[in-house]
Amino acid sequence: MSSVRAIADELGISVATVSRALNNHPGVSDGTRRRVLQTADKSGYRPSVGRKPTNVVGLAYPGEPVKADFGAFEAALLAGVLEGVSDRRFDLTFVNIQRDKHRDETFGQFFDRKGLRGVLVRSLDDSKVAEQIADEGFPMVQIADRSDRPDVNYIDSESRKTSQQAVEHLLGLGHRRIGLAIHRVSDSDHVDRENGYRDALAGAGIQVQDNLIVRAEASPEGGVMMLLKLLDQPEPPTAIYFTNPLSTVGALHKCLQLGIRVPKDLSIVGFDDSDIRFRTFPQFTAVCQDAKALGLEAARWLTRLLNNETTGSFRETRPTTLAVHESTAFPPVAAIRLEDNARVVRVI
Amino acid sequence: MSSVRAIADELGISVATVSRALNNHPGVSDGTRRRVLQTADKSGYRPSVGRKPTNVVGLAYPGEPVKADFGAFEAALLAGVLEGVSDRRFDLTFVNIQRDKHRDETFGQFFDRKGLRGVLVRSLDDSKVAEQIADEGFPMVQIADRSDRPDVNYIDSESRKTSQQAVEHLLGLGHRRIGLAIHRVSDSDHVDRENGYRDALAGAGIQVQDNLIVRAEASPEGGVMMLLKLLDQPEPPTAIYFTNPLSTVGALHKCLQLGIRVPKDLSIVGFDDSDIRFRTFPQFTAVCQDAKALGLEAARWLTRLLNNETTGSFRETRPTTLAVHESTAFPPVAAIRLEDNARVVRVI
DNA sequence: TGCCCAATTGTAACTGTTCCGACGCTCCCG
DNA sequence: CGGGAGCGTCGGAACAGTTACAATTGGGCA
Repeated sequence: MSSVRAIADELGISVATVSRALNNHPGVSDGTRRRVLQTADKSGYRPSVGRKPTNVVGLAYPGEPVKADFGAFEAALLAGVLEGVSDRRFDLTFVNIQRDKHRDETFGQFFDRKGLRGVLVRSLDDSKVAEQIADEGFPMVQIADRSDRPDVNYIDSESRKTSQQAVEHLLGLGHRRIGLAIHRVSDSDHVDRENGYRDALAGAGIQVQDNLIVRAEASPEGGVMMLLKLLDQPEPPTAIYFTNPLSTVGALHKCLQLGIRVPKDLSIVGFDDSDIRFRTFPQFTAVCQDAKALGLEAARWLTRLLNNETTGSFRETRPTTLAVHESTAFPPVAAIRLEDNARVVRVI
Repeated sequence: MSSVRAIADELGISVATVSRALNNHPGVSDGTRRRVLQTADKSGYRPSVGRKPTNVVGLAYPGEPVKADFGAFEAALLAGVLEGVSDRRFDLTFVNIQRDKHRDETFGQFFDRKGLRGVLVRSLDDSKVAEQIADEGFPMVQIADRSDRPDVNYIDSESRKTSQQAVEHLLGLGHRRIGLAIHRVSDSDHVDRENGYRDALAGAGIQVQDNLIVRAEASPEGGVMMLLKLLDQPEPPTAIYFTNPLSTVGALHKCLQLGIRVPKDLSIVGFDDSDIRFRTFPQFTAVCQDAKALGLEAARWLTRLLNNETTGSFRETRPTTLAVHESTAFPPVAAIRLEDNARVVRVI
């Protein structure tokens, strides 16, 4: 449709200037650049180098320039994405929006400049990047988070129901005082998990006690802190639901150190993205999310869309599953309590 | 220098056919395609779309179409690579050689077609892909493996000396029967670790016993199998060196299950790529490799090379370190032995 | 032999980029 | 006050590569 020559004609300038403006090259005045970018946006300009269509999709982490902390969840997600794009013979490029995107550029222009036909967005914060990309009509799928906006394609996990099941599993074993150890950041996933916990208690007619809900960062250290805080109470819980894999591992580790026997003294339900639950002692009962499937399905749908094999919008919520292992059992006759975060005592 | 038109003139064909041949498009006879690719190779043809230089480097896993098993090591490596390419404002693209490379294409032609200026090669098998790429003079760095060939740039870890230290650490504690549990595949890393083990024993005047060296795959299950095999012997070892993180975790887990107290009954030295040694009980003494640094330095050097900030070759061998934690202690008075892979008995 | 069809190739138009020169503006100094 | 020097900005033209469509070729078959 539109080309650099069309834009040049419309603005009465040369193609060279248009090209320079479009590629963030120096030697173009701010006003000219802005005019070019606006006209390009308005006329729906899409660069087609020669006319070659590239089969590349981008993976964007809007929040941070570089995703330094590549944990098990990100790794599994990426493995899925790589497999998913590979099906339709697409390649994957990491893009760094913060580093490379020009202020006056639209997201579409930015991705086009990078030669990307679509983009997978992994939002880690509250930035509205996914929404903005969707607003522009650029092919996109948001991974592992949902959105109210109808134009945002996304895939994520639904952990509310399974969290409810997990707590019901504890209730069924006879537990009545059940702690919740949850991530401090309230993304939709963690809100789900807290709601599931509340659903289960409400269903059993048990009042939620605020002092049995503790929050810390999602790390082994956070898990230790939450464990200690819960067990330091006059009436400690006999079971705890940790909503994050790393905090579960930290807590289990601390129990071994302190001589707290899991599940004899304390039942623990954790959360798992991959196969960490098999790597601990004891192997822990967990709400399991299939991170790889999230990446896989998102990448598959996006590449199908780009191949015109599908149309419309994509909004998938994958179920999680409850895997019962060795860390949950009947409540102890005497609950475990910690004095001064160290000495283990038993209370009736 | 060379262009599609030059190639077309030389072969007496049209530029359209040259372009089609160069891009793996259908509708070109095999003979013509081969002639075009050969002429392109001979004349040193490099595509320059428009004339735009792209700042993209590739990450290639030659062995498998898709790297499905994205463990902690790969994840840390990738985190380093992403950070490294970001310094010089490069992007990273995953490329799939097996899937996309045409038989008659050279590696350079293939990477050029993908718009890559350099490539990081993560060899997982014995394929000579890295050597072939280097032979063609395409900018490359091999990650986490070495090479005898002077034209292959590489970065890897040296674990022989630290493995020797680790075994000497056990010898210093008084251990005399020390087992080696090692990966079945003999890449240079694992050869290093076995040699370090042998060096230490030789230094202490202890004869290496073949039955104390066992091999299995690098997985938790492999670790369990190797543990059981070593402890099933009439004269079992009092300490074991596991040369892989996953097998270490599997073995430690099995010890907890069987009631073997580490380090009281059995000392274990493991291997760590990341921070797994802090996530087990007990935290284990380990030979530690900085996977992230491997990716980081490789990416940094390659992007500096592409920016003409450096020349020559790159061959870096990073040291590993011995981190002493809780899994090693004096040998027990009575060594642990397993009967029928299950019952724990003690032998004098 | 003549015809049809598919495979292969060529022509020409098109897209986007960059080299090099031109233009105009400011500033400094004779 | 006037004339370069220098700088920022832009245009013309040449060039790179791709593809739609036309043209050619050659084989199979009536």
